[in-house]
Amino acid sequence: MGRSPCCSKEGLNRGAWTALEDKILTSYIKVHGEGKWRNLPKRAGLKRCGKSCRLRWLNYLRPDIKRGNISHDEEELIIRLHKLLGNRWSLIAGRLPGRTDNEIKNYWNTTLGKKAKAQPLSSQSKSNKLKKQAIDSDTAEPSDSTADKVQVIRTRATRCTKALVPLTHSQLVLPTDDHDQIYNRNSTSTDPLQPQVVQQNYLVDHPHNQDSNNSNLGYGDEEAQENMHGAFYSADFLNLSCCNEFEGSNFDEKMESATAAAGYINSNISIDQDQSQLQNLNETTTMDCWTTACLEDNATINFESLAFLLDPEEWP
DNA sequence: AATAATTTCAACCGCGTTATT
DNA sequence: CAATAACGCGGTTGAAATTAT
Repeated sequence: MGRSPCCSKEGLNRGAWTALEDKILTSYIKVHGEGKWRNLPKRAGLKRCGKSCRLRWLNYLRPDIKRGNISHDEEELIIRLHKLLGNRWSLIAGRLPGRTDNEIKNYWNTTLGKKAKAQPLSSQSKSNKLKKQAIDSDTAEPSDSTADKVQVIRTRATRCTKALVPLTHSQLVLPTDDHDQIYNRNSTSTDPLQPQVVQQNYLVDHPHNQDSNNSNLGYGDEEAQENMHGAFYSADFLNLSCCNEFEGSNFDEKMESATAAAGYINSNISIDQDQSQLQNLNETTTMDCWTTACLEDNATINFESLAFLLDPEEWP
């Protein structure tokens, strides 16, 4: 009853790939495209299992791949992302064009992990250190005083095959004191609580471009509100970004930074999970839905804890 | 120069999740 | 609904390269 092996191991090559194998694989994929890995070796005439072919292509043969010479900026970014995400190498790699999860993982294990441990806060600006101190005091765990205690946000790695259109700005109601209403002024859906599921290439207006006077934040601090707006919108936004539809979109720098920062929160969550959460919701707010869907177990989201990532200076 | 120890990184492996039948 | 296929992820391994003795 167990899971069947991905391919028969008998008579297959293992270990390092030869130049000829690389050539065969590359030309096959150039003609037929990626995917169908299980059948690929047979069709291409390779004595490798599909998994091995996939790995070779993704980590080595893809034309857009950068290899070696990881820049200082990239290092900084990896360290920050690792603080935020932990060992979610594919998510981290997703923000470093041309880098693979395997390369980043290796680089971390051999180089950056040690560096990060040795100089945990060395590169942070004073203001961000202050922000971070405030954050740490808010989210402090009763642990040792090392810099490793920054809360890691873990999402579920799932395949994204369709996108849930985020509510537009005027449809959003951030948490209110009584948690009693969700309005949806511009909705085309008959039921304001029903998510609108569309195909991947469906474009929606980004809330950034819309009027911003309708939110009802329960937060006094203006900066926190602003950061939260950015983070929240961007978190929605990145749901689509994870489907590769928004890469390279033309937003201003700050918004991109916010997008990048907040996107990590849920860039890889299952849209269907969201959908079911939304369908089941009763008196919870939209925000509750997103955060519930985004986080596992007992983790709680604190958008302000991402504020330091919203500073454009902090992102290359 | 020889050998041991350490580092690097490509590749493998097992497992979780979604898609398909 | 269950079983299976397919995909993708993160942890681990081990050969090759490099450095230390």
